[in-house]
Parts: sequence; structure tokens; C-alpha cells
Amino acid sequence: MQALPVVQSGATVALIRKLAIRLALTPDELPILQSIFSVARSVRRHQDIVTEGKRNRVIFFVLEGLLIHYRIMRDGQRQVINIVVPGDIVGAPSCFFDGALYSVRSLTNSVVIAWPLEELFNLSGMQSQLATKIFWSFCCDAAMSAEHVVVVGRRSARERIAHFLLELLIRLQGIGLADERSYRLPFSQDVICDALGLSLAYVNRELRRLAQDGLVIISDHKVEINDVEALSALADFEDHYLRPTPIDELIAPGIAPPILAGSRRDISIR
Amino acid sequence: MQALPVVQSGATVALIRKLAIRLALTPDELPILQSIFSVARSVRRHQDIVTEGKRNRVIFFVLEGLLIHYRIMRDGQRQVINIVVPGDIVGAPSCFFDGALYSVRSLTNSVVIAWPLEELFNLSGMQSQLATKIFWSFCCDAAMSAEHVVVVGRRSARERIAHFLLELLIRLQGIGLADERSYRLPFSQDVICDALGLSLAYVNRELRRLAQDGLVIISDHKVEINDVEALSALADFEDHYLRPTPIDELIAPGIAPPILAGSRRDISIR
DNA sequence: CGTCGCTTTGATCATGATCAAGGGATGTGG
DNA sequence: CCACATCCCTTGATCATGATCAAAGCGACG
Repeated sequence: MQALPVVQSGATVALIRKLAIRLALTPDELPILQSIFSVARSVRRHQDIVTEGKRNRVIFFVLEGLLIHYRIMRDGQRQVINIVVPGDIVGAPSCFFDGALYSVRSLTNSVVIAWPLEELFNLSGMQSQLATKIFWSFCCDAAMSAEHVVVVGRRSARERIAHFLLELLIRLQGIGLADERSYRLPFSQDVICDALGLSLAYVNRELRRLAQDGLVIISDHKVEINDVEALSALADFEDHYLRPTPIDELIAPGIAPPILAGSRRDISIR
Repeated sequence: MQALPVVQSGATVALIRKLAIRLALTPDELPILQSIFSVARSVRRHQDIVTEGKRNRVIFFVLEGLLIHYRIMRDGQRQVINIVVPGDIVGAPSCFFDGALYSVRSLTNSVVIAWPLEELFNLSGMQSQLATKIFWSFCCDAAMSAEHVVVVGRRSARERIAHFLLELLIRLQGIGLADERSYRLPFSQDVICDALGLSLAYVNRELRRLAQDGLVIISDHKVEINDVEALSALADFEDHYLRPTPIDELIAPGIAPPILAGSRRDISIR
């Protein structure tokens, strides 16, 4: 990993803004988190930033790039637990265990900010609200793992693949990296097969069939979903689990979102 | 659900003590949580305490009984996300979403304490450390879902079953409900098959084979694992993900666990 | 030009699903 | 106290989804 100044790319600035919105940061919390963001690190693709078994007491704010949480089994097979997209905070739950439970690897060149877990606990004394928001984010990520269990446990190969592509669509839309029905998929099919517990040959075949049926066309690392409705029906996909109740509504139930109300887009970065 | 006074059964008292240890409660935190525990509720078996899709702003401390997190699919199939044992805190991540993501159902008669999520957020102002500990617990639960993905995604039926039985062994040992190599399993095989994404007939057959091979004998709802080592090797089971770093070590890294050091067994209940 | 990474396709195999039926408890109502 | 029902476990036969093995195509890149 190599250090580099952070507030450089337009994408990163936009992303920090999105993160601030997602965590419902108040005007006083924003600079605190921003001070953390003074130095980011670039990570070349195909590098582990967390290694299973090794002690990890750091959480990462992902600003750019795609990464995966994964485990290598004793027979060499890989299971991908989760795709990580910009705006995600990774490191939990591994940082709560003596040795990391899973490895985290970049699929593309990425930009991340490493933040010592210690700081999070410090925050919970001084700025408890902010700490709560970060913990809340971890808890919401747990919903994705739970959903993943359902996908892998009870769905056919075709449904799994459709679900995978739709989940990515919604998540990338949330950070401006997908449009209405398409996005770039900058990794190869083996990531899909390892995420879904399927063989590479079969994933390939099913993708081909989905294309023949006019549902999804993947070409040149670009996913194009012809009919999102139809594919969602096929996959039994619902996006609830990707849309938590905004944390400010939870903290102040009943009341209109207090501090940022009406001006959620006006957060200034820098 | 019917209200009943809580500090009645010996099992419950022991359990509260264990929960206090697990959360590394300090002498001042303990009474706060105990005040919550003034009224528990008994839940008859086979009842939902959380229903998928319905708004849920409550978390539950489970004192007695076994429960499951589950989802019913559109074709009627069920996927069990997680077994819940006494000492667990359930409700997350569902309580962070508009509608619950999964249902929670009792497998046996149970005793739980329902606690409004609001109180947790209140706590994060006044008693931020305690709130942090509860959030930490949620995050650690996420590790079980992640592990579940690996089990269902990349293991054979036999391995999955072995893993399931071992996970339960370790978890029940942690709360004194299992001895060295056996425990009561007070539910039928369909829970196992729905947890592991297998068919009932096949789970039954594989259980029978495990018994024939002298690895595990289940009879009359009692699981007896003949050789835990051997079964762990078969399942590629490691219990790391069930053993988080104690929260007090994380909060005060390097220092010996401060307040309860050396007297972790001396917490007084009542 | 040759190698490497990725996709594609074919042929065959096997794990685990599905369908079907019977059996042993336990419980319940007549 | 018996008849019957229900729940759960068990086992057999057959089927199919998806794995495995093998090989070829196809860029990109050095």
C-alpha cells in the first residue's frame, strides 16, 4: 500500500459526501471524520489488505475500487463472502476477533483509508453519536451476509446469478456507479462463482443462457439488464435488505430528521 | 407472550451472569442492564416473536430456549439463517430496517426480555460504553452469518451437518448447556435441513451414515459426538468465529482487563 | 510470436433432490 | 381402552441440477 493525499479525485469527493449522507453526519461530526480522511492509501488490484488469521485492529473506509471478503478452504476452493464497494466500511467483524476471520482483497486498484479500531472506541466516549453511527453501519452490513445465506442456501444457480447481478446494480446505483439498468463489472466470472458456491463452467453457461433469453447481457465487463423487473421476479429479489432505515430517523424516532433536514445535499466537503 | 417475573429460574440467573461476563459489564453497568431485566416474557414453542416485513424496533435478550432466524421463500421453502441460544441478543439487524428482514421463532418454550431499540440509543449518550458493548455483540453475531455462507456455499452435505452439530456444541458449552461432547437437541431434523439448504430425506440419510461411521449418534433428541477432533477434521471446523476477543480487551488494549480483572466470576446478580 | 488470463462449449459424472411409502411414537377423542 | 391421527424418522427408487474434466478460442500483452 502506498500513501497518497486523499482529496484528489472527483469520485472520491463525491463518495465522501455520500458516506456523510449515509451516516447522517451532523455539521460537527463531519470535520471529525474528515480529519481521519487526510491520508488515504492506494491499493493495487489483487492485493490483500486483510489476511485471514492475522491480527487486524483496523477498519477501512473504501473510497474507490471493488474488493471482496473471502475465505480459502483447505482444498483450495474459495468462498467469497461479500463484495465491497466504495462507501463501505470494512474490517468488521474481523477486527473484533484475535485473528481476522476472512481475507479482504482488492479486485481493482482501490483507495482506502485505514483507521485504527482504537479510535472508534475513543470516539464512543467523546463523540458517542458518531461511534454509534459507525457501529450501525456494521450491523447493516450483517444483513447482506444473512441475505447471502438465503441466496446460496435455497436458490437455483440461475436465481443466484440474477440475484447477484441485481444486488450489485442497486448497490452501485447508490454510489453513482450504475445507471438505471447497467454498470461496469470489473472482475472475472470466477468471483461470481466463488460468491455463489457454483462452478465456473456452470456460471458461464447460465450467464450465456440469461443472455440468450434476453435478460442480461454481459459483454466487455459491462452488465446490461434488459428488464430489471423481470429479472427481479426471476431471482425473487427485493432490495429491502440494502436499504436500512436512515440512522438519524432511528436515533430521533418520530421527529423529522433533525439537523440535516431539508439540506441533505448541502454537506460541504473541504 | 405472557409477562412473568424474571429472576426465578436458576438457569436464568446463571445465564444473566454469563451475559454479564460476555459483555464485560462493569459494576456500574450491571445494575443498569438488570433494571431492564425486571420483566421477562415467556414464549411458547413455535411462536414468532418477530415477523418478516413487520416493523420491529425491539431487541430481545434470550434467557431460556432455542429460537431461529428464518425466511420463508415464495415457493414455501424455508431458510434458517441462524440458531439462537440463551445469552444471545436478537433483533439486529432487522431492527435497523423499516420492516424486519427475517422472522424469529421459538423452537422450544423460551424466556426473553424485549427491550426497545430507543433505549439502546439513549444509552449511547449516557452510558456509551454499555451501548458500545451491545453493538459489539451484534457485530460478532455477523461473524456467524458470514461463516454460514461459507458452510452452505462450499461444503458437502456431510461436512455441513458435522459443522452444524459442532457449532451448536461449542455454543451450548459456552452457556453450560452441553458437556464435553454431547447436548440436547430439542428440535426435529427439518430445522437442520432448512439451516443447511438440504432436503430432509438427505439430512436424515447422512445423519444415519454419520452414526454408522461411529462419529455422531443422535437418539431421543440427544446428540453425542464420539470424537470431537475427528468430526472437526471432517467438517473443517474451527471455532475462532465463535470466540471474539473480549470486549474489555478491545476497549483497553494492552492493559489487563481493568475492572473485572481477576474477579470475572464474582459478578453478583440480585 | 508465444504465453497468459479469461471465456466458451462439450461430454460425462455424482451429489443431493424428489417422490413414495412405511413405521414408530405420542396424543386424542369416542 | 381402543381407533385414529399426527408428527417425525427412516428407507428405497429415480431424477436432475450442477460438478468435473477436457479442450479450444480469443484477446491482450510482453
